[in-house]
Amino acid sequence: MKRVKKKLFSDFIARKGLKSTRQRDTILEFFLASDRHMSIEELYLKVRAKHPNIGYATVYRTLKLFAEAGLAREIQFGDGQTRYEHVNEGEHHDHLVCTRCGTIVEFENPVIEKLQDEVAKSHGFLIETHKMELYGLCPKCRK
Amino acid sequence: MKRVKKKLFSDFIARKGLKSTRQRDTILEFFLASDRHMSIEELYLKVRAKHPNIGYATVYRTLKLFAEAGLAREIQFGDGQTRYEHVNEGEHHDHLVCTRCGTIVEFENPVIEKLQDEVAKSHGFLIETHKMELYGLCPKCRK
DNA sequence: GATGTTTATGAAAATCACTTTCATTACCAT
DNA sequence: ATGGTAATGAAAGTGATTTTCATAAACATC
Ligand SMILES: [Mn+2]
Ligand SMILES: [Mn+2]
Ligand SMILES: [Zn+2]
Ligand SMILES: [Zn+2]
Repeated sequence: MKRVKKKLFSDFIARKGLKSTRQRDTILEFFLASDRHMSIEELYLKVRAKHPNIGYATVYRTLKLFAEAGLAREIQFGDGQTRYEHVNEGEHHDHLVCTRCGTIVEFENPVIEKLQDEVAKSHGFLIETHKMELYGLCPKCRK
Repeated sequence: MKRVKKKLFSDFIARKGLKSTRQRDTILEFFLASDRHMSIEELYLKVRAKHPNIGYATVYRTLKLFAEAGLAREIQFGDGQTRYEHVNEGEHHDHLVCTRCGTIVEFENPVIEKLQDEVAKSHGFLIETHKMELYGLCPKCRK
């Protein structure tokens, strides 16, 4: 899986005429090894712990590249920080977010997706993307 | 309807031991008269046109109060501005957002809502709120 | 109606999370 | 090895809030 992502990125780099750099490789390594839904700051801190010379701006720019290359996606849970999650070929999911501890659970529901398309169609919209997040207490925090 | 909202707010003011002020009344008036989904800046500009002495900070703080009082809700469509929409007793809706012209259409879909509850339950979550937005081109922008 | 206490207001400063700038490095095709 | 680009990091800039603080306005109580 990591191999696939790395290939995806190096192909992207080549296709765009960009350069392969130590920093980009390092950041990709950390991104792939990380939990999902990392904020720029969080990833930057993890990277910096091992590579104090890599700057915030580079992490920021590299995450944008990952998104452009199709291996990451920007998400916004309303806490004021942009997060990046992993994208897997042909996969789509939405989120359950715990309002107490921040736990994020992913889910897929084809029936809902289909209904969303119908809603859009009934209003004459041509849907490009959508966002669905359910906020509440996770099993642990309910107790 | 406006009467109900004003009552709701004055009750809130009283209950919280806050003060009734000219500014709050004015801002509420403009909020109730406005289209839905206004950003702070937009409402501030409308208010300022007639009341040049009311400051941005007051509009900002007053909108927060409206939300706390239950007559407005903060929404975030990813354009970098916080917006406030009207809340009507016992009503819930989600949004279709045109990515080209910004048009916002509201819709309700009980079937989706029910499925969302089921998803949450199957993951042991106790849902408090949710967010569902469908982004794409509105009928006009499709042409 | 005047007064005292408390909350609200407005202008300006401070935050926050990016986003861009720019001098300096690092890539990489000769 | 070298020259031409692209990338990097530190710092400055942005834009949308969010907070601070001196002053003003409410609203109970004289
Ligand atoms: Mn989905
Ligand atoms: Mn709405
Ligand atoms: Zn939790
Ligand atoms: Zn449109």
